[in-house]
Order: sequence, then structure tokens, then C-alpha cells
Amino acid sequence: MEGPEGATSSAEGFLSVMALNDNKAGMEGLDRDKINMIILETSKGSRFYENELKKEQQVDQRIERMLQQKAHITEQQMRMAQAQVEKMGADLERGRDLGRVIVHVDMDAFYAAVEMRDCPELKEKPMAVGSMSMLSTSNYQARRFGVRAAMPGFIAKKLCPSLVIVPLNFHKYRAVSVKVREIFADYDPNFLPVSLDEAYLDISEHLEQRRGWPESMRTHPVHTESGEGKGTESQGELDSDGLSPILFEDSPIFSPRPQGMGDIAVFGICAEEAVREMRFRIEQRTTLTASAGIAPNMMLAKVCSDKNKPNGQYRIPAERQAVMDFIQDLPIRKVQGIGKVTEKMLRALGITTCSQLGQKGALLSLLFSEVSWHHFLHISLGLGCTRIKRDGKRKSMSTERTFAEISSVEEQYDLCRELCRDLSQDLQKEGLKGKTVTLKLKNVNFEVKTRGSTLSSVVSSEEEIFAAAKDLLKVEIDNASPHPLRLRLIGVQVSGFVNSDDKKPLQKSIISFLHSGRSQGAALQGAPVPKDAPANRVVPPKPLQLMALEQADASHTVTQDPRTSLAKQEGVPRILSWPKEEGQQSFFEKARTLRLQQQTRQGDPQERGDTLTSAQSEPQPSTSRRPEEFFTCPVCFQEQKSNDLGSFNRHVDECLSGVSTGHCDTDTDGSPETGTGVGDEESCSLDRWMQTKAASALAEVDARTGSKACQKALGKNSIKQPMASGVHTLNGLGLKATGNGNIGTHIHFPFDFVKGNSGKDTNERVADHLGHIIENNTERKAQGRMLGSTSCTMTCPVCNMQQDTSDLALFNRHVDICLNQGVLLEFGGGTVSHNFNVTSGTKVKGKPENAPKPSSKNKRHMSPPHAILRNPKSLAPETPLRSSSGDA
DNA sequence: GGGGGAAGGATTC
DNA sequence: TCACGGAATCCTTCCCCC
Repeated sequence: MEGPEGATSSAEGFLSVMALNDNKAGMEGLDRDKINMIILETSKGSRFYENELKKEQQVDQRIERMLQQKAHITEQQMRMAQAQVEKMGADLERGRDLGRVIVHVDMDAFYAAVEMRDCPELKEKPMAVGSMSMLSTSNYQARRFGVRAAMPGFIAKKLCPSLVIVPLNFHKYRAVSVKVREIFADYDPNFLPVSLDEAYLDISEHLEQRRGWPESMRTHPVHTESGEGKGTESQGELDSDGLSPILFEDSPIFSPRPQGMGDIAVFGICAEEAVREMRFRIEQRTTLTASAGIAPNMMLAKVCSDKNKPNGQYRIPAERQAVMDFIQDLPIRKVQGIGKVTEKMLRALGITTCSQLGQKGALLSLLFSEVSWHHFLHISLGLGCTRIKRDGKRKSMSTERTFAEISSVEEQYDLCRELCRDLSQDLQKEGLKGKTVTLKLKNVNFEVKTRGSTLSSVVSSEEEIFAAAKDLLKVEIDNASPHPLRLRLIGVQVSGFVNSDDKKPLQKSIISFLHSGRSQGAALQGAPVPKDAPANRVVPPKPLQLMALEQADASHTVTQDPRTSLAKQEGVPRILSWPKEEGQQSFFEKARTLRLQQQTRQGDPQERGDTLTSAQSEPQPSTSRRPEEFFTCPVCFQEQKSNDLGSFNRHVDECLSGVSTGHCDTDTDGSPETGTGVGDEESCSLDRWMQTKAASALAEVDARTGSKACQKALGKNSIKQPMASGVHTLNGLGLKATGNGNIGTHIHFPFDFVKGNSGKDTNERVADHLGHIIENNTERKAQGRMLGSTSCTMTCPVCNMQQDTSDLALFNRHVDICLNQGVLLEFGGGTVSHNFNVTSGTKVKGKPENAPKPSSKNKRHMSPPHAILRNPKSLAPETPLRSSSGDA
């Protein structure tokens, strides 16, 4: 097959994607066959080469599919598509804007030029900037050997043994860039920098003003070799002698010298003169040359700047015909956004020039996505952005590192942490926090995987990022087990930044949550706040336990490739084990930190983000309450009529500590040892945690409906498992108020319960409370009403009934129904029956009619009970994960 | 069918 | 002699959920 690039014709079987890309200034007329042969000899057999081969085969398959699709296109479809494309073309034509003067300026061989300027002897030699691994750019002498950017140094050395490779020095390039940008700003204060050496400018306004300028304002002193004529522009700026580094004395286009070459240079008022002046000033100030393109839009300007490179410029007049003439034979690869893959696909359709993109517009509209063919249509008409938008909002920040193979788990974690540290510092420098952490891994075969985790609150600290990244890494390590992960790159990215205005956690603080319970709870539940509710009686919108379920899900769900996700295969969890991490904050340390944050926020209504009245938002004195207040103990759920908050807190403490001593009418016979087993500091798997959450939900419902079983607690078994991060802590406490309209259980928490003066902080209390509820379930277990255990017994964690099915989908459905059933009954003030069993011998499709339909959010968050029941063995999916090298 | 999230790909410098 | 980057963005595809 004739490859898309001529080189493949002689180097049979050589990868087109690996062949020399000579789409760069200074690389015309090279002996591509010879160069490609050298590249092939150097690369063949390497892992990199093998991976490239795989990638190319994928592209070929993609093309094959596309051609098959093309073969099935009917004439009718083509006619319709043609009409559509023509209509759109006409619309675009009507909107064509030729009124702007857009300039794209690109420094010539920037890094190399800076190095040559600073080390003149390099001017005579082929040189490149970078390392033996990778080159960033090369000078024009090196380009004649086929040495170019993005080529590994060792291959470049094969092509040009005398090549001098200079290491990168960004500090220097940045300094030069600053000077150049100062000049850009004189022509367009809102110019758009693309990189250190490139920018787009809209000089329309400048030209307007320039028309009225006297010649003196367009006159610049010329710096000569002896330094004469050095004006303010260049004073102290030049680092070496001479007008120019003479990098491009054989430049095909010699820029017309400005008038009056001598001590001064005078420039005219037109666009070309203005741009020539700009380039002149750049050269004067930095002794480096720039090339520029002038056109009515950014797309064309970019192409133009390459037209007369180096040290040249090119302008397309602002006339439709001139634009169309320029586009006519322009190779598609010259256009920004069309890379080697797109080029190859289009070539397979017989498209190599921009005008052909227009001629085959109908076909393209049938084979490519809307975004793509719209883009192609724009190109074919020579259209592009005419307004330069400087929208500098960063969307992600990442750091990655390539290294010699690392197979040791410890080293991998260490490196991961190091990257998180670096990233955290960078994020904090820019004051950014994001909620999505993505881990990137490249194995020794150059296969790339990315795995992401979206948290429910934004993160920026090393610990927070690492907590998420480590979990993601652990999954991959576990998946590869018993074989080691053989990595050559690890990267960490944070994205999903929030605006500076709402950088606060996505979830509410416990204080605001409790405050808002009264005002928001009703709205969330779709039910009015009881009229007789005391002013400060807080009615959370839903039970903490169920929110804990949601939160645990939201924060711990580690997403897998949906295409390989085993979630679609029944019985497979998408949850992770939860390793204890050395040096990480304990649950209660995190909780204490959280409390401090909450207390800080307390006085700030903005931070609370709720709709409290000013009276409600007033922080309540911690040791007193109004006479009409009464509290309900969150442990025994009995109203306490004490006037004294201290007494109330003592009651709660007693309730909490007395659960094993008969306080709160509890039974003391339960066995802590057979409980949920979360009291130790050992690693705690997430599914186990989920179980405790599910158990909490159950216990809570029971508590409200007066079940005696719920009055049981086992003092030692409170929740004390380590948390992986602050996010987990927050979520573990389930403190997010979400819009679940299903839940109506009321837990009465006086403000001072959370502020506490009984020696426990808020989170300890709540955690203890949850632990208490969990423990209640332990007793159930002891009573023979078996709760689903880690052994994946098919016992509903809500109703505790053994489900007589092995169908996990069915079983999960049951759990959903069960959860909602309880909620519904509770909401209606009835009692909960745990006796229905939708799975016993009867396959029930869908939910019962009386079951409330969960909102999408709720439904998603309801998933943990499903996860609980899936086979822990399946934690390591057997299905291979998709990699970029592609087995999708 | 559409929206949104996740993972991977393409592209650029 | 061994040896193929780092960062950012947008697009595509797939899946889940409504």
C-alpha cells in the first residue's frame, strides 16, 4: 500500500506513524527513504516499536471500518448529506468575517536559537536541544539530516553523528519569552500566548491607531554590530553582537529591509509593515528571529506563519477569493488539528488538500462526527476564529515522570507520593483545588492506562491527592498480581477545578448541615417541617446512615473502564480494599481537623451555604439553651427534658459509654468479638465498611420504629477504622445533605451535641453513634438473624432476611426495594416490616409499585449495598483493562 | 435518545 | 551501548442513568 507519506513506499512495512514527519520548515527536499531506513533500523524490535506497530494496526482497523461504512452509504443518503453540507456551507459563507487582522507569530527554532545565540560556535554545527531520550527542537542544519523535534536523541545521533545535543534551559527561554511578549503587548494588549515562542495577536485596533501615527512613532533605531544606534529599545538587551544570529542567511525569503537602513528604520502603516516592525523589534531586542502569518482568522494565520519560515512573513489579503486560492492546494496536514491519524484517514478517502475537504464534505459528514466534519468544512472554506479569546482558565494540572523500569510496589507508592507532593505544591501555588484525581501509568511495553477517581470534595494537599492516587494504583497492582506491575511512567493529574468563589468543600459542614436541616430538610423531603418543632430543633433531611451510604459510595467508588467494568457482570464489586496507610491521619485525627474547620466556618453564613435566618445562624452558646428547647438523645432516641445542656451531654456520654452497662435500656449480652470487627486499626476493606453503613441504615430504621433490638450496643466496637483521607472521613460520617426525597427519619441533634462539651468531639460523637447502630446489628447477628457478612452470604443487609437466590442482580434489586420500603414506611409514620422477600423463589422484575422511585442521584448512591454483596474475589477483574495500545 | 462521567486517543508545542 | 518526554486540551467512545 502506498503509505500516506512517501517514505513508506521504499521502506516496505515500515510504520507510517514512525516515518519521518518532515512537515516542518527546513526539512524540504530531504532523502526521506534513507532517513526512514535509519530510523527503522534503530527502532525495530524495540518495545516502543512494537507498541507503535499495534497502534498503527488499530488505526488501520479504524480506516477499514470507515471504508466499510462508506461502502454502505446509499445515493439517497449522499444526496441528503450533500444538501445539508451545502446549506451549512452557505450559512458559514454568509457569516464570513474578513474584517479582522489576525497575526500568528512564531519564533524560529526558538530553543535552539537561544542556545546558538548564547554559544555562537553552535551556529556552525548541527545541534538540537533536549536529551538522548528526546529532543525539543533542532537548528536548521540538523534538520537537513532529518533531525527534528520529538525525535529521540539517540536516533538523531544515528542520523547525524556530529549532532550536538544541548540540554534544555527553560529559565533562559522564559526570560527571552518575557521580552518578546512585551513587544506583542504593544500591538495587542490581549494577545494570546500559545507557548513560550508563539502567540496570536489581533492587530485590527492597532492598525486603526497606526493610521494616524506620525512617522516618528514608526521609526526605530537600528542596532549595528558596533553597537551604534542602540536606542532605548535595545539598550542593555542585546546579549551578543550583531543584528541577527545569522541563523538563516540562506533563508528562502529575505525579509525586505525597512526603509532607511542605517541608524534608523521607518515602517509603514499597513498590516505587513506593522508585523515587519514587530519582528524587527523582536530581533533587535533578542537577536532572535520570528516568523509571522497575517490573515483574517487564526487558522489561516497559523498556516501563514509557516509559509515563509524562517525569518519571514506571509499575508493573505482579506478577500474571499484570496482565501480560497490559498486553501485550494494546501495540504491538510498543514492545518492545526489535523495530525498523522486524521491525515491517514482522510488520505484513505482520497483527501489530501483542503479544497478536497470541501468537495467531499457530504461523505465526511456521513463518516465523521459532527464536530469533526464541521471542522473540516470550516477548513475547506478557509474559516477560523476571528476573535482571540484569552480564556486562561486552567482545566487540569498534572505531573508525570518517566524512569527506568520500576516493579517494586514500595517504589511505586513512593514515587506516586512524590508526584502527589509536587503536584500539590503546584496546585497550591495557583490556589487550585480539584475533585478528580487521575492516575496515569505506562508499562514497559509503552501501554498507557489512566484511572480516575472523582471525590466528593475538592482536594489539593499531598495527603488528599495521594489517598486517591494510591487507591487507584493499588487496584492496578492488585489486578496485575501475582505479577508485578512493570512501570516506566507514573503520572498524577488533578482536574475538575472549582471556581475560586466556591472552593469550599462540595459537601456541607456538619454545622451547616444540621442548621439547614430545618430549612432545607423539608424541601428536600417534600414534607413540611413539623409545626410544633422547636425553634432550634434540628431535623436533618435524611438519616445520617443513609447519607453515609451515599457518601461512602461517592467518595470511594473507583471507576474502572466502563467497557471492562465488571459492574456490568453481575456479582462483581467495584470497590477496593482499604489499606491502612503509614503515617496517615487516623479517623479521629481527621475528624478533629474537620471539626476545627467546621467551627471556623460556623460564623460565616456564606460558608454554610444554607438558608438560615440570621437568628438561626447565630452560633448557639455551647453550654446553655433556651428554656423551650428539648433534646433527643441521638443514641437512645429518647427525649431528654433536662434544661441543662451539660446534663444532656452527660446523658449522651452515658448513653454511649453505658451501652454495655445497661444504660438506655440496652442488652449487654452481645459479643463484641463477633461484631462488625471494625474496631481495630488493621486494614479495613471497603466492602466491610459498606456493610456497616448498610447495617447502620437498618438499625436506624429500627430505632425509630421502636425495635428493641436497636437498643443494643457494644461499647468497644465503635467505628475506628483508619480513613484514607479527609474526604473519606467526611464521607464516612455521611454529612452531605443531598436531595433525596425518600428519607424522612428524624434524628434530633441539638447544636451543642455537635459542638459538645462532654469530652468528645463532633465526629467522635457521630462516629460513635454510627458505631452504636452498627453494633446493634451485631446483636441481630447474635440473635440468629444473620446479617450479610464478608463471606457474601445472600442475606439482605436491610431486612436481614436470607434471600433464596444466587442471582445478584435480583438480589441487589431486593436490597434497593428493601431500602426504599423501609424509608417509605418510615416516612409515612408506619412501622417497618422486614418480612417481605422479593427473591424467594419469585423473580420480581422492577420495583414494586409502591416503592418510591429514587432520583438519579439517590439511585447512584444506593449502590453500596449492591457492592457489599459482590464477591470479594472479583476485586481483581479478570477482564484485561483497556490500554491505549488498544484492545478496546 | 440524551446527558454526564470515565477512559483513552489525537494533537500541539 | 542502552535509549522514544511532559503538559495540556479537546475529541471519541462507551457506559450508566433517566
